[in-house]
Amino acid sequence: MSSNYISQAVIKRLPRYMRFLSELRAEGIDRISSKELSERMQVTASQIRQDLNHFGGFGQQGYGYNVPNLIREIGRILGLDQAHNLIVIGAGNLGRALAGYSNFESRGLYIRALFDVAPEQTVSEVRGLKVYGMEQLPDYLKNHDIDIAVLTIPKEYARSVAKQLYDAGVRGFWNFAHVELELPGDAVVENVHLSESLMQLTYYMKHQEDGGRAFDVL
Amino acid sequence: MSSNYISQAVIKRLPRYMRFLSELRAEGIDRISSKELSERMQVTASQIRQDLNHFGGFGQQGYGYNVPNLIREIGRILGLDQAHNLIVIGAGNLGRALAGYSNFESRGLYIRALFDVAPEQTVSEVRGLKVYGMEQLPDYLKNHDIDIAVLTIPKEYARSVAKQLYDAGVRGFWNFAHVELELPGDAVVENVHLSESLMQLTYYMKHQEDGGRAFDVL
DNA sequence: AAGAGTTTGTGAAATGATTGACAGAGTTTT
DNA sequence: AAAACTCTGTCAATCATTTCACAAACTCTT
Repeated sequence: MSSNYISQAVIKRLPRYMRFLSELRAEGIDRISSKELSERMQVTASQIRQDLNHFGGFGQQGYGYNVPNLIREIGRILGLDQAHNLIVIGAGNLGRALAGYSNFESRGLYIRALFDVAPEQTVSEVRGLKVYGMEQLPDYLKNHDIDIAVLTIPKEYARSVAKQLYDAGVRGFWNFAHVELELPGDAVVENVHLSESLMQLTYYMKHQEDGGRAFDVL
Repeated sequence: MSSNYISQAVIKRLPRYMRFLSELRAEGIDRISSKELSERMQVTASQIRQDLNHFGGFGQQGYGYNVPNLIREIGRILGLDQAHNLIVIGAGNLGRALAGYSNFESRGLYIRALFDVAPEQTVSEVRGLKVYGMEQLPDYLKNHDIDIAVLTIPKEYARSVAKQLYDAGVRGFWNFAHVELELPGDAVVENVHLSESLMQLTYYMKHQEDGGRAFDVL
């Protein structure tokens, strides 16, 4: 892999660091050592240092890490320093739940609108956001610069809608449909298969004794 | 690790096998080789064989795997052969979305009721399921045998509610609150931190060129 | 300003996961 | 029923990730 390749294992952990660091900041703590953080996060201190070091040294010997600075740096790595415009396709309960997430905006993630095949059957506004009909999508995409589409639609429609969005310039897909999207290589797709996560839970419930414990899936 | 320990990497893949195999069955295909399946799933054939072999040989040389049989076996491994009773805590959009998932029942996962601090503010029934007030939870748990609680409540309440559920005998927790639950060792917790998954997406959008492509997070 | 105490950054070692390769078991064809 | 073919199960090799260990850099105390 190229010299600046960062493994997925590391990337998965960055948002979690972000969450714990934000909590620390909220508590007014602005300095932390890898050891203290490791105790809070239930990981090894070594892993934290190794992870952060992939991006350059953000810490200082004898001192530790500066919390606000580290939040800023990880945010930059995750691409949260630039704003993202999102639309939600599918204004069912899940789509509305995601549209209602209040903490996205503080990360530069702006949900701009929702679309649904039957907008009149849903509430016409969600937290001040308009719910448009699907037929208005092409026009909307022409007039707005949308980065990311959140797909909360049945799997039957997911592929064709994704294709349509891709052709209109959308490159990021947060996909909640139970199907693999098939898009050109410059599209970035993050699949969230909720029912698969529930099955992991049932596995560990059945095999509780043989080592199961809590973990993160996302 | 003990001789029958199965790594999390393998467990994570089982539900995905389940999904593809169910699709095959729906297509009327009842026999498949690891090679064919690997092409559909975009993984190596070797990995499929290795994975399945952890649980004993379900295939046959010169033939491949029998689809319905494999579905049954993986279902058994995942604990889907026994029924699970779930309740949803938090009847907001997310809770209602999960309660509305129609394909859970075919896997033996039965959502039995929802609970909310302000049940009168939500619809009183979701897909025929009652929405109770939180004060009715202790009584409900006494009279029903609930395995799994789905937590779709604000992080401030998640820990104390989880504790309450644990004390009433619930051992499985599907946690959508942005907080780590702290429960005794025999509880099984599966965390779903949606916003962390979205941040992975923004990372790969920013670093698209250096190797990014689609993947599953759950 | 020196000494005692921290804590990072980092190479090396250990552990874990994936892929490759092929013998042997079974299937299909003729 | 033999020969040609297919495909699994599995061992070994490769590749990836995590942990260990410690010198060097900095902080804090006196």
